[in-house]
Amino acid sequence: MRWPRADYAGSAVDTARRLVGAHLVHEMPEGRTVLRITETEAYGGWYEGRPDDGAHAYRGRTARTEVLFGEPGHAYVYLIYGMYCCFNISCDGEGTAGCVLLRAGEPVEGEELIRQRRGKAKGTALTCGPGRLCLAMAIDRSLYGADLVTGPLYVESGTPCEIEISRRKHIDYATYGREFPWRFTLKGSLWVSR
DNA sequence: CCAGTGATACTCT
DNA sequence: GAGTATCACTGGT
Repeated sequence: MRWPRADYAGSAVDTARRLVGAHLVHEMPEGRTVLRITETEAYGGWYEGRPDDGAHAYRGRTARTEVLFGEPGHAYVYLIYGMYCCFNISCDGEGTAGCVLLRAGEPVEGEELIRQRRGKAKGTALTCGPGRLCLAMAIDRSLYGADLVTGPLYVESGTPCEIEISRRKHIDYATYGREFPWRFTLKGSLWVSR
């Protein structure tokens, strides 16, 4: 079942936890691809009285982060290092800039199409890593702001699973945020980023 | 290990 | 408006 708006209305941490084990679906003319989400990170808000200075919205509303301040359940896609995209889902209430970064997944459907999109990629490099996940699922900046409740890109409920908690990756620049235990992975899965 | 790549958000004028 | 440091990454040595 496709997630309704209400499923994105909770905090970033809560939504990030619940997204692990759920399915990410993209329906396109060339075919349907589905990943089981294995790794997420929460961004925005506070942890133990400290603000998340690792979040893009930390310094307030800008053209890029605009979608994060709106209705939950929309795609926040941005270009990183001039070449790759990162895909986030906005959550929490309007005016609160919470989001969840999808970092990895395991192919469930459309693996042939995914392999076609990923060229020479071997093993878990097929879909693990935020940039790779976007390449595998054909997610680019044209999907910025897309509504996951009504559009061709959306989340479906998966099967219940156990979750492991760790620190977020590659945000050493954040004074407070680097410490937050806001990365969630599917317990025992090999389909996670490095 | 490290180069590639360009939008973004700053800082000055 | 112009200049520039930085980046929630990846693929090939």
